[in-house]
Amino acid sequence: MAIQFMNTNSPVQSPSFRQREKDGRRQRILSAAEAAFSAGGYHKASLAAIAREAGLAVGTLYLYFADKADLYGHVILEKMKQIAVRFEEALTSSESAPECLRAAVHSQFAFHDANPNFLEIFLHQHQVRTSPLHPQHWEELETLKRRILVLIEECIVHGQQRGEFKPGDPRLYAVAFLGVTLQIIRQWIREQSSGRLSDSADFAADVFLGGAQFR
Amino acid sequence: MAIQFMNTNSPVQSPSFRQREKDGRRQRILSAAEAAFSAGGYHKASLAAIAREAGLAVGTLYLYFADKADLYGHVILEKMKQIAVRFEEALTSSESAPECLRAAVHSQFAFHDANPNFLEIFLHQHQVRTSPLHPQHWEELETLKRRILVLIEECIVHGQQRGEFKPGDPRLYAVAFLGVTLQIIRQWIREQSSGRLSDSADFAADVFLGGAQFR
Amino acid sequence: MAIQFMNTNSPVQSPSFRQREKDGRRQRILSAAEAAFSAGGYHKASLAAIAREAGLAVGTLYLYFADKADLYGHVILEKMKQIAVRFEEALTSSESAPECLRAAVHSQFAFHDANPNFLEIFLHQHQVRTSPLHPQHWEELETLKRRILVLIEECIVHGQQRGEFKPGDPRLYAVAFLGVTLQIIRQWIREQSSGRLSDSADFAADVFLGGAQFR
Amino acid sequence: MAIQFMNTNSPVQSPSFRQREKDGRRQRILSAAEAAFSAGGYHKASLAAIAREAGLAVGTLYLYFADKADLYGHVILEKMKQIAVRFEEALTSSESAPECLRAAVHSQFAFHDANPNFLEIFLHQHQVRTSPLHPQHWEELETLKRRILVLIEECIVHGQQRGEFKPGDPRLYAVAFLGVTLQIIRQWIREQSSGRLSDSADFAADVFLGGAQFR
DNA sequence: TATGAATGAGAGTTCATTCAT
DNA sequence: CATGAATGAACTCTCATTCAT
Repeated sequence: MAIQFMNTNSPVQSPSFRQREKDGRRQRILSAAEAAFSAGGYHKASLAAIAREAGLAVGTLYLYFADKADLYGHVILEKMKQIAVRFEEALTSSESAPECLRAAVHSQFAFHDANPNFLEIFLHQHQVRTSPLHPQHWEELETLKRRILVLIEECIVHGQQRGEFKPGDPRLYAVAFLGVTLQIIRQWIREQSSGRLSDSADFAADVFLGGAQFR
Repeated sequence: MAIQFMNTNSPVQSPSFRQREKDGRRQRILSAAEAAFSAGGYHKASLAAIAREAGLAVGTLYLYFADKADLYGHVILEKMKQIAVRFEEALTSSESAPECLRAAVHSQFAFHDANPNFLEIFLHQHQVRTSPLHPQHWEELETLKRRILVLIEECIVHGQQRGEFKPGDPRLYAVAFLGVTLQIIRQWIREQSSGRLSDSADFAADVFLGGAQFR
Repeated sequence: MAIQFMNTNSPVQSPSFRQREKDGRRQRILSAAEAAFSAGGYHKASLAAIAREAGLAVGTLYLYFADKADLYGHVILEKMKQIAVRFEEALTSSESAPECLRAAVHSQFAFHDANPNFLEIFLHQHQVRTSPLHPQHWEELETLKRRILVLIEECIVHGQQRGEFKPGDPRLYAVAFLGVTLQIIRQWIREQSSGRLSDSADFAADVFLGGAQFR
Repeated sequence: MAIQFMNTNSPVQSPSFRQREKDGRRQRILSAAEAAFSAGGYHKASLAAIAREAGLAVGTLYLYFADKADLYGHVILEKMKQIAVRFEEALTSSESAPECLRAAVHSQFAFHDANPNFLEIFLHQHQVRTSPLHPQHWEELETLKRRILVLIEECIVHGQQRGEFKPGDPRLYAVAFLGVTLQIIRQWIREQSSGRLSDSADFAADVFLGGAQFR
């Protein structure tokens, strides 16, 4: 009875314990991979180093991810999904479209401050042709990026309807918005700013919202 | 006499012929490398493939470039110098600062239309930490990019002095300008536009110059 | 029960089995390397050939040795340590110094008979300036050779104190002793003697002990 | 007339001049090769470096020597012939056999002092199986070395007949003589002696002639 | 005769992936 | 489920040799 009890009980506890352990390992791998990919790019990062960093054996990585590209894809997608969620939240956070965009920049920059390892990967993945991603991951990533673009676009349309923005192709404005924020991130890295990226958020928002030319 | 004249002349021609042949080979290597680096990124491009593409033996590459990174550096720098020159020309082409910026976008986009293979490399090199470039090449590239940024900045200051641009940190505006144009390039690639990038130049200029928000 | 016993026992055996297997592989590599280095010298020996000879893949070599020079260093050092031990044993095997030297020659020659592949490498490593060895291996090898020289020296001093040897710089006598034995080895190889090197041991000892000139 | 004079004269001068120029080039190549082979061994020495050192083009080397191994062979053989000649001179320089041997050591050591670049090559070539030499060069070298050995042997026989040396296999004594001198050279290099090798000549001769053991 | 650019085979080394334990 | 030793293809780079000039 006791044995049976333990036996039957352990499968009850076991899955959740096992599951938690498994999730923990998975997260450890993803974190280690993020750090490695960030530090030296996709090709310089070796699975041996990632496994070592994660405290696991190389072979174990293959129990959680199909191959190196798959792991890379998951590193990118999991963070990009979070970014997309934050965009969605920020861009619906206010009735005022300019405020939404400002909130979006703040949210994005705060995310990068909290995930510095992901920053380099984030910038890299804006390349187009030469991605190591598997096609399906690439599709998914593109979908995410399209979704973000559409969200910004909708915000801009909303602003135009409210008379907050000038008329003009909202898609172009959305692209410009992303370009400005990305480039300010790059410039921030280049200048080795010791401060937080968040501190530049209002500048980015102001520059986009203000434009350069007098009207 | 005539024969002697030709004989004495032929050594005069010979060096220039040799030189032209040598330059031709060098260019063939650079072109092949550009295509290879563009198609698959630095790491996927193999020297064997580049040599094959250039119609030369692998060892020959090493007569012209010290190693793979050196070749990569030259591919980038030779084009980036051209881009910098074009920027300089465009940004001093008119008294009107907005017109200068517009001209700069046109010039840059026209360059990319003429050098489609370089486009992907151009986008890649905006990454920051993980470059295969040799330190001295990296320095030189950074100097070039700083120079371009300063040129744009000066143009914006000029425009502010002429009352064409609003006041504000010209560095930020310059960064924003680069960000907008870069992102429009990326979007153009992503949409596989069959047209020319130049066709988007005015959009890019308009978006930057116009800003989004009503004033 | 028996089966269970074996099952529980097998994990106990397994590590030692693994260890033996690993040691076996390491030895196979060292043997194959010894043969290859011996046959064609350091540079002509290719890791591909060594791996093939050892029945392993090339990459496997790098699990046991850092690089080619490291492998070469271990091949030399492992045998040289054995030779040094034999010297030490022989040179303290008797009260009579001449008998000790004679025993040392016998021991060394017997070692070479048992390790014919190492003979060429042994002769090669007496070169001085141009060694492919890593600095630390080179240091270790020099230390070993110095130790052997000192052992011989001490034996000669001992013999001089016992009145068995003439007075004179013991270091010089030790160098001469090594020179005579080495050269007899070379001559033996050159003459392709089908017999054993050991058969020449007494000649070598006699020549050194006897000297040439009448007194 | 003047032109004819020069024309007819130049063929007269030319062959000897050409010949001298040619000999000079050949010597320059041999010297450069000797330095290069000495500094890094056969494999580390590159023909490009040798040509550069000699102030000639790589292709030119092939006008004077068939290939790298051939050049190496000539470097060795030309010096070894000189050494053999010196041995012959020294070993017939006196009626006293011990004096002849002493003179031989002095002559050989003086040669090495005058040709320091050759020293490392000289030591290397005592290897047996793994020589890059072409078979015919190897044969020639072996013949030279045999001849030297025979010369020493004859000197020893002569000394035995004169009662200067003990009886015993003269071949063995000759081998021992070479071994002692070689090993003293090695030891001298190892100790980085700043003095001249010649200064050790009498030690070498004494050790060989004196032997170690009392009689 | 002298040149040196071009060649390309071959080297050492790395590392994503597999699979027996 | 986890391990990590073994794999071997693929890479960059070197250099002896050739040959058109």
